[in-house]
Amino acid sequence: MKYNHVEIENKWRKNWEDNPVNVDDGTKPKFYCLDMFPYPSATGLHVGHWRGYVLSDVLARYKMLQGFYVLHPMGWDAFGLPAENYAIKIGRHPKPTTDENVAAFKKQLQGISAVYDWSREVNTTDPGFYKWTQWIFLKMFEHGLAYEKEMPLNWCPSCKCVLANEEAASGQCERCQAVTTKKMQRQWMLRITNYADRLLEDIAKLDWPEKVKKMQADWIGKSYGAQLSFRVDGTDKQITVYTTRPDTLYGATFMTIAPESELVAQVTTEAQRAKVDEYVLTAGAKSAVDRQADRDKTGVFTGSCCVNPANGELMQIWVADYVLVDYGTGAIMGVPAHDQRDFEFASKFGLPIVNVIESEETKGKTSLIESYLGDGVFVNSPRWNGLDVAGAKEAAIAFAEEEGFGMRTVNYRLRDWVFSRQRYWGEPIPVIHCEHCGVVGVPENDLPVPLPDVEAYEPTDTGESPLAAIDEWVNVPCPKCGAPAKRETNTMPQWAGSSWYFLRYADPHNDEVLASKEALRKWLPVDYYVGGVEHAVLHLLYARFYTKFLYDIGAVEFEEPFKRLFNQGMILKNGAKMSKSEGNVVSPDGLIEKYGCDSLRMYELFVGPPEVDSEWDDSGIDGVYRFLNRLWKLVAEQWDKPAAPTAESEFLRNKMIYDITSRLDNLRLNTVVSGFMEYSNKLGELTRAQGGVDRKVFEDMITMLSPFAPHISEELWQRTGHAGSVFAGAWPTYDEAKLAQDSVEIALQINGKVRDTLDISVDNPKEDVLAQAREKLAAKLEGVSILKEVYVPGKIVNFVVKG
RNA sequence: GCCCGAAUGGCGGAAUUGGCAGACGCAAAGGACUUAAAAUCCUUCGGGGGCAACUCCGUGCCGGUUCGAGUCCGGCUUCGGGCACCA
Repeated sequence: MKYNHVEIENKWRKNWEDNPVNVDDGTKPKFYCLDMFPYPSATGLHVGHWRGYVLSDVLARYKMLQGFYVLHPMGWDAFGLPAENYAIKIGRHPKPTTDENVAAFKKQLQGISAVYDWSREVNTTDPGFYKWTQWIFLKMFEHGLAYEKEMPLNWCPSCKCVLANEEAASGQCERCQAVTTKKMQRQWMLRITNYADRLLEDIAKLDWPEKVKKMQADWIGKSYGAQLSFRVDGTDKQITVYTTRPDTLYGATFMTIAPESELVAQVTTEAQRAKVDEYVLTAGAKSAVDRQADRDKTGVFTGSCCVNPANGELMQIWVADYVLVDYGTGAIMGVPAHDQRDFEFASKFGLPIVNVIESEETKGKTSLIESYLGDGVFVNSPRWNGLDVAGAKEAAIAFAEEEGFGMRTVNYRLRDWVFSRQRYWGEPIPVIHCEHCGVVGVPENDLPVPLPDVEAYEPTDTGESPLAAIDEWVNVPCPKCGAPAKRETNTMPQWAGSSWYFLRYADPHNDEVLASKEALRKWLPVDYYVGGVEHAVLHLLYARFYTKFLYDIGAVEFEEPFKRLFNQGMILKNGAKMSKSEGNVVSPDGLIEKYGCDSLRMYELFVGPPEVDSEWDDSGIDGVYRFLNRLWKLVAEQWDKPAAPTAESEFLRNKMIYDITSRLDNLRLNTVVSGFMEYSNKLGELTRAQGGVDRKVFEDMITMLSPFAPHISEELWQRTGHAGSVFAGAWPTYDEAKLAQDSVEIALQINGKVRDTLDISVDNPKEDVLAQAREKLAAKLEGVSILKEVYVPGKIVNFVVKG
């Protein structure tokens, strides 16, 4: 009767295959428990991947025992740059390498013994799937949300590819770390900014980690301010700026425009042209990294001035690269006294600095050494002198609106989404370019536009997609007029498939719609979404955007896809994230062989709080393996010595159920595992003390253990004479009345320091307890006077003494 | 620079609303069993002092509130994460 994990786990894997335990009988409520689907890399799964998958499976099985039918699917995010780069590296086509990686991942993933419904498996590279990825794009195109734009883009010279702002966030390619440059190119864009307000407002509805909600809000970056227009002196041209500080208008002493702005050419005088052109050229050549790292202000005077509408003063117009062309209007008013960047710029180029806010801090100072950003009383501002910042803001906006040179406005940091890639391994963008009709969407009936099978899939130096070279694919008749036309050769980014895949699981084989209304109504939205925090912004924001768009066109009936989100922490090895290049990858395969899936599942949770990064230590798994062995032995030895329930066994059982359940509900899964160890130790003690124990205690423990260690639980369930699966049962419940013990041990303190303990009956009156405590501490209380006696029922007695 | 989060033994961590700090494990040491090893079982395991009963110190640092602080408040330090010339 030894615990043989290999035999037991094989037996139950087979058994579950033949007799599924997660069955929809049509009466159960649904629970949609989703993992972020993986990109199937060639490296394979490591124990870090397992963490989230184990967590979601424990949750799924717990919900099953609570009477839910659980949708717990899995699929593959298989398009995209990493898959293509890997294929190029080993000199093979991405299609077969991706298929192989998927097969290997799937085999490995099955080692977890999760209750995945493989009949719903999806793969973003499957034409039956990307047909709908293309369909969504087509709908966005029809609704004006997808558009083409010639624009300077982040170009990675190493990947030979345009990157989204998000992929080149710090001026470096997210994938290869190469420094990116700017390149003008025609791109497809998605108007995610149209949804900025809704994406921001609905964050409040989400049961997500506060951190993630804040990151999304910051990314959208809504700010409140005003647009103000300044007339260019001697012309009737206007320069409009966006500012959050219209109140400082009297302190605006110069204007600055971004080098890339169209305004530059319009305001530059003949005399300054050569200088300005040179500056614009230099600034344009600077990479994002340089522009960030090199914070020394640079700029050049355009030769023109404009007029401050508040006081009629002339303001020089400068070009400077600290102004961003794609935020606000690409032009700012320079208020050196109350903006640190403007202060640095004005100081360097000798522009006037006019203080308009006086505070205790700045009062009496004749010259500033830095800008003042705080509140205070306005000065030098005839129309709103004496007001504070909030009041001055209102006054300034009212003034601007009255005089017609400005208005209240809001602004966002969120930019439209660069949606095209000049690469092979992605969904072809389903539009056709016709000389006569312009850009024409591929008719729905012709979807999917298949990704052609080609020999040469490497990216090109020209920045054109490899698809452009395939004449027989590119040249098609225009769907509208029939004239010769050309297909769009750009593909979609990897985000495209992952922005909606969770919908497809509801109805994965539907050929008519992306998922039927009935299926969506039944399953969506996702009740629990589990994945890494690295997707806190991009994937989750894109998926929310897609969902809102699909809601608007009536394809889905909910506006938020993921009700609840959980970010598991990373598993670290030697303090670093596991990666092939670091050489610190720990594979689950050998551990399953040696200790079994059950042990590994439990250790993944035991290693630390699930939301926190944890260092992996192979030797720790011995602890849970030993625990399972001890439990196995305990059941084997004690099951046949049943006893009637006693007060002790009932307390143990109810307390166990209460503890485990509340810890599980709060996702404190590391303490659930330690709880199992603790209670099985206690159960062992009680059994030996009583010479046997109520079988119900064992039964409840095995049932609660089953989501964590499903194989051994099934085996024990069967061996203790139960027909059918442990998962056919119900999660045990506790009796509140039995959680209270008759007697408790309380601590006795003197001046807050523990001096002794005392066993008391819980209903002992206060005076009685204090008397017992005084007696027990008699020796230590001798010769001192008791100033105060504190008794917290069931917890402590504290004597405050003097002397 | 701004915004979050964290800090507890040799290690991972526990302490659910302020109430016996170190649960549960790992590692280590000693012992039992064994020809031996592995496995298993038992014991010890924050630091100082003491033969001992016991006692003092101890949750990053300084201070405060409280009968009582890992937990609350104020001020720091260090580490991790996010954003970063966003006007």
